[in-house]
Amino acid sequence: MSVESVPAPLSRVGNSNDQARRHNLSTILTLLHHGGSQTRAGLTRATGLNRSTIAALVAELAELGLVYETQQTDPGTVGRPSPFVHLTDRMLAVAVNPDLDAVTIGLVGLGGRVHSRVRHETPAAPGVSETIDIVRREVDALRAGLDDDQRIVGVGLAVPGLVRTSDGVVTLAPHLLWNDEPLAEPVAAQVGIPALAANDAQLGLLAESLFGAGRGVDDIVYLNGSTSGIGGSVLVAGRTLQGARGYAGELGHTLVNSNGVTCFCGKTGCLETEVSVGRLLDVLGADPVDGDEFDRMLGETVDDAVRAEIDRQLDVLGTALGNFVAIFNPSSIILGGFLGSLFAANPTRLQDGIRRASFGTLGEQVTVERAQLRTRLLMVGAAELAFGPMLADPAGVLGP
Amino acid sequence: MSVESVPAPLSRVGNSNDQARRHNLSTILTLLHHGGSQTRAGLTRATGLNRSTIAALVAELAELGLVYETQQTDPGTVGRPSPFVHLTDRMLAVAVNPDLDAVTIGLVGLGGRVHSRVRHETPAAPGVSETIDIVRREVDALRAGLDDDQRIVGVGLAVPGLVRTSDGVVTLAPHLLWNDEPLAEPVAAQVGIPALAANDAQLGLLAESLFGAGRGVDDIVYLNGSTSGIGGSVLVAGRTLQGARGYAGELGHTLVNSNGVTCFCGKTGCLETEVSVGRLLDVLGADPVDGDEFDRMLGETVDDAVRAEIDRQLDVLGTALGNFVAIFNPSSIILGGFLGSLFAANPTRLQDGIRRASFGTLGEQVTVERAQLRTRLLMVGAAELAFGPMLADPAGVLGP
DNA sequence: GCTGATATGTTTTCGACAGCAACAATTCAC
DNA sequence: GTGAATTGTTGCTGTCGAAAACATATCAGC
Repeated sequence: MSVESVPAPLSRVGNSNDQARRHNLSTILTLLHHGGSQTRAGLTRATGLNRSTIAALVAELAELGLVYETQQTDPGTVGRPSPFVHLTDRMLAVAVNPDLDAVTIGLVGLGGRVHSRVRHETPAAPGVSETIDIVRREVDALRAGLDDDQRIVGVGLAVPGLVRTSDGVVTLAPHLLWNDEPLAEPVAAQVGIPALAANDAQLGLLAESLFGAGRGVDDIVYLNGSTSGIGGSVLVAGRTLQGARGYAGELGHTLVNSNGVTCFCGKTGCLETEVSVGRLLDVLGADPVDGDEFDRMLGETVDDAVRAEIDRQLDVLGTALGNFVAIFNPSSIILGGFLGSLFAANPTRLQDGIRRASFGTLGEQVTVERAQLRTRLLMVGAAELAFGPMLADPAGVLGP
Repeated sequence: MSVESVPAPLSRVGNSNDQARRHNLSTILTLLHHGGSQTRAGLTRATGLNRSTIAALVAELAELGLVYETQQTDPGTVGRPSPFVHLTDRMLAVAVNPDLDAVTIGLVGLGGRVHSRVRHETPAAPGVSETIDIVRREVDALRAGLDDDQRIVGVGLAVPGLVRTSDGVVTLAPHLLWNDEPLAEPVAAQVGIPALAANDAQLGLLAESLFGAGRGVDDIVYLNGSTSGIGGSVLVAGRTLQGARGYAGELGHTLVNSNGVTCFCGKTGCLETEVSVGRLLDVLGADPVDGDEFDRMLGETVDDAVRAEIDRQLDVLGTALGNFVAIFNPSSIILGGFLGSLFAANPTRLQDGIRRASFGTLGEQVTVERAQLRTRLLMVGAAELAFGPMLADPAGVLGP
């Protein structure tokens, strides 16, 4: 678990009495969402609340249509068997990810279950209004396919760029050519459901930390490599690093080489210019391919020039990660996209590089892992965003 | 205020009923400690709690000896005058800062008031047992001078090095030559009062964020320059960045120049090798001096070589801070120690450097400031550590 | 100076909720 | 089949904050 922290400078505002109820409802729903089905007795132990309290809370969640109970089939222990509490499939979130050449839209349930996923290809990078249109049409189609008791509670948008989460405005998405475009608000207006937007790397980390390689870890540095660059995000004491305006985590634009080339951002020697798919494809002499194929190409290569480039990129990546280790002291580093492939091609080289580039022995205390969720990643992350308000206050959002 | 955040992955454990009371007591005490005396009506507005609730909570704090009320002397507004609530001087903390050539010990009250401060010079860097001895003797002396109703509630230790805050063990303090030395526990045993230890830069940031240049700001990058190097700490969403084991914030050991010299930490081109007092003193041709004198020397110099070195260091510092801006998106950067002098010598040069080295327009949204607390800095910071448990649960610590 | 408006302290009542205790139900081990 | 262990169920209790009604103190306008 995490270290006892230095006291926070500002305390939260006073707690009213019934906020305790909301908090406890939220805690139980979140526990089920992130940890899967459990017995009521298990919830009692996990929360420290009284049996009777748990019973009342679970009953309220059941009334809200969020959970149902089943009899334990194979008890195996002494004592009265405790009923299992499961999440229903009635509350759903729509996940949206506009990208260079397509808008991907998914229907996701609690517990990270991706029910469906559709990829709308676009001839060029989709514009904002085009994206909104696609979402509206797709949500209409999804609604038509729902059971009577099912309900879409929110839309989450994972955007490759700087997003002001507070009002869902995309400040800058260079690859989509979006600039100060309101997104969440018009989507909400069009589909009649609350919508929230956030940076794709932040949501990717969130998904991995809940359902992937980062389960149960509170301090994570996450880097995701795509054809359009390197996005990053950091989990600090269990919370996503946001910064003053929600723009924190531009780890791809930190210095790794004073003698490097100029980045499109105007600086020199940025991580994402030194470590890139493009450079790897160049030495491979290949065209862009999908992730699994790229994995295979890197892993099976015997070409010395390719191996040299892989090692060079791993060394640079190690330098950058060493800096991040000195800054964040994470327990875990998670690498997604082509950075995962790069790592898999020669894990010890990267680990050694990180150790060399870290301050003192910090580099030895960190584990490096590859991201696990792959295609589900952004669907689960965006859904988490959409589910956020309901998880934080189930009765408030679903009740009256 | 801060941006609405992406939902946290792990929820806290269930809330019991009387935790609300503790939380509210803590909130009010913390509000007074960090914000100064206020009227009861002001507390009502600040917390959103009911008048009657505030009355009861303030009465309890008064009974614990933490606060007292006075009649408003000059009301100036309509309505029944609300009594002022002040902190008493009865609860005190001992602040300790072992450094290269001295152990500084202070007696600090709530609200950041430094009652006394003693500097015990040592012939060489003090050892752990020497430090503990000095603290024991000094606490005995301080106790003898207290009024009957006064009480020392804790000892806070600000250590220049890596500290595991959870158990107060100093993992590594290179300049003191300490290595895996238990500190907080033996101090507590010797003086019979709870003791806590933390990194000096973390506590410096804490102090500045509460009582200095960072008041009311939730996202701060703090760098402090001393003769022994550059220490850093970061305030993330109002909380000190700790990392998995409490070692986060080694900002002095991040890469700023691939062609730089080798640092004692083994890496090349670290910020603290490129930006240092030593290099400034070299071009100044001067011996080490105190802060105010150094300020004057840098500000008044007309020597081109000195100005060139100042500008070089400011440019390097700008590069580093640009990276930190991309990573943390802070609203404020605070510079202490000789970095404050350096900044004051040519503020626009550093601001321009940061803007150039930041991603997009992020560099324009950040303010750069000099630290304010000077000699009080670590006394207030260490006291905050000592007061932490009492601020978090006044009745629990002082009551039974 | 009076009067009304305004703001706030004080006291009492009330409602919500978590804890607790006693009892019932269900399983396992022998 | 009996006892131990575990957990659900039910009704009661204590605590705490909110709300309402009343009391108090100041200011503004006349």
